[in-house]
Amino acid sequence: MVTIKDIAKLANVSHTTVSRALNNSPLIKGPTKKKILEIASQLNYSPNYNAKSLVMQKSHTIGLFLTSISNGTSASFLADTIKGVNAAISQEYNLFIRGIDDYEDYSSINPQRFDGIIVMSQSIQDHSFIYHVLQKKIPIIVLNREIEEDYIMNILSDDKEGSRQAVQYLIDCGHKDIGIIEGTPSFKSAQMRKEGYLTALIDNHFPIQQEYSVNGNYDMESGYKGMEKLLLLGKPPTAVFCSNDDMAIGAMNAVYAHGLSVPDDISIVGFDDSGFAQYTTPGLTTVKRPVEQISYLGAKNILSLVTGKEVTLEKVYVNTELIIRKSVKSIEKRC
Amino acid sequence: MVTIKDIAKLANVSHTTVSRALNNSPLIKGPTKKKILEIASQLNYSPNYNAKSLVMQKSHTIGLFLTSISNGTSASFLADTIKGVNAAISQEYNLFIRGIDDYEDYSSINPQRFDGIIVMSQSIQDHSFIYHVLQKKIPIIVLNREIEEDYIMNILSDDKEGSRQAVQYLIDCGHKDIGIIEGTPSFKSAQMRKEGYLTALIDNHFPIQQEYSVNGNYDMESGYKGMEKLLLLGKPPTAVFCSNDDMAIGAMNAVYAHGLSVPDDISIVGFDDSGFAQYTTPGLTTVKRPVEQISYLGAKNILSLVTGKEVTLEKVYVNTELIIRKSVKSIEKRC
DNA sequence: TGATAAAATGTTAACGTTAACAAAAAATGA
DNA sequence: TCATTTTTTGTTAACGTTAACATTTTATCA
Repeated sequence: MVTIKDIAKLANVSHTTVSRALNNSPLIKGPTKKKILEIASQLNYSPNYNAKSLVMQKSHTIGLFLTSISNGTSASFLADTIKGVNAAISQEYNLFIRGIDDYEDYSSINPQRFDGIIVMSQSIQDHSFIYHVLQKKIPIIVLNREIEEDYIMNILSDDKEGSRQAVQYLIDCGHKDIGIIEGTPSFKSAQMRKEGYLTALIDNHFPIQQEYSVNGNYDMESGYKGMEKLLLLGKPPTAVFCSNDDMAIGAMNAVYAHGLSVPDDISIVGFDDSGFAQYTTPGLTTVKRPVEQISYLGAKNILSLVTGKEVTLEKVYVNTELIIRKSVKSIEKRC
Repeated sequence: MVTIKDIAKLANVSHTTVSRALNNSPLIKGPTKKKILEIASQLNYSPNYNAKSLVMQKSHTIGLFLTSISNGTSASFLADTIKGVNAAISQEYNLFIRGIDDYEDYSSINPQRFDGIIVMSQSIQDHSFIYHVLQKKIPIIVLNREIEEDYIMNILSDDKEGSRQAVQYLIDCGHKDIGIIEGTPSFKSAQMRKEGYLTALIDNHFPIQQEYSVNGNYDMESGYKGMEKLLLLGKPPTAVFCSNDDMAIGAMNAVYAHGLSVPDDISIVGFDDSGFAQYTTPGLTTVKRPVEQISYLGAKNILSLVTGKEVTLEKVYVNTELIIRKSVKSIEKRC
């Protein structure tokens, strides 16, 4: 491999001068710089980032950590996250992706290895990880899940408001008996969406019926089972808010399996607007959550943090959007 | 940060001895080693991989490159790939993920930065990248797409055989007019699946009708449009083989939009068995492609290659599996 | 023109680790 | 017991880069 010393020899300068030219330092003469750059490109020089990192005490690596890669994270969520981050991270940074649950201890998470860390957090259990990162003084940004600490940058969608809007929409459509299939209990998002659901009911002075809330864990099967439970009720709800699209699809299938129809017998709304929501039959009305945008913003911001640019924002809520398709029946004309 | 020299001082030995203890070299006395290890863990020592990499000329990084992260790669494919690789890569390696199309030039892809590279290849255009890696003498393994060079390790699913089986199944069900919606033309997988389709027809001495082949690019919308084109034909096919599940879902929706039914009017099979294939209505009959398994195998093998273990295999075909659900109607009783 | 300031380049050390070689300590054997 | 071998430890250099400081060259101005 060609090093700056090789270039130095050919250019008849010291290796420091080469270093300066390559990093376009201001204290170098134009012609010298030009000559060095030319030789470098001729030799196809590429810097050794290990050496650079060693001396500069920087890793040139951004870590993207998800709660889990393999458990409970939907494909579209993972893909959107990576797409968003990938688009924002410039080529001179390594992008390192792992699940927090891949680690038994966090000893290898330190400033030497990571210039900055993005946590796409889906569970309150991530807290010990976040705390560790904080303690090691690695710049961090937490996405997707609200955290109390106001000195940590935090970007998330307003899930509570999003689900409130969705349930309000059901109410506007004339529904009075509205069920919910909840997400993985330990995930903050599941709690927020439940709160939005409750808020809408309370706002409209609707009674809260315990048996209309059933558990789920964000996967399709739990949606199927949740809906079955609701259908077996003496008086099933006429509309069900599912805490994500995957469960909504499972729920739709449960409805069909019971010989009923969506939306004629049961109306359904989902949450996420994952890629296939528009291709279900009928098209799924859902709350669009801007995962990719959140990830993109997060990556941009961690880069600013890492490069020492002043970043002011501390908590950013990205708006959700209600996407109306065909899975909700209008009982009254209002919606 | 604590270094081996700090440990050395406390243990009253030289830093080399510490290095040896930490890397459990055989030429160190038991008690000495034990003492050093104790101090190290007490101080919460964690090695500086930049220094290590610099002196050992190793990067401790495995690169996972996909044809593209943002264009034409489905969410489930991306997610499965990452899951498989992530599960196999041990904690002491960095996992670096990027799209080949994120690079304008490959100068930063060199042995200093990558101990080994996994290419999850979806397009023949990846060849220049593969060639570059080869030229730099970085251990490489190519997944998912067949390559001619027999000295490159290559793991892939037998798409041609998989699609042949799928189409044969349609034929067994009594279908005679069978259409295909093709995948992105430049992707080898699209070609192989087309070949499987043709092989099945030829095996059964069916005529090949040009107008039954329509283009697509693996996304849902192209599946929708492709099906529309087929439906507008004077005599539409009774069954359509879609080159992936996403397009199959688009196609199903096109059928519904025309007031027809799946599978009563048109039978559909997909390819991939992506997560939601079982939750479409009706459930999608499809060819299961073991993306996660391929990725896992690939990662295991690149690790063996990198650590110098002898690896014999050169080309591995992983079997696909026909998953029969409800999207195909049996015209005859044979299936 | 020559002293002085400014700009450009060079020298040397440092980052934290491993490796080659050197030295010391321990074990062996006559 | 002491020479010899073997085992264990230490010393020094190296990896490729940047940074602090030193030196040389160039520009400025009286």
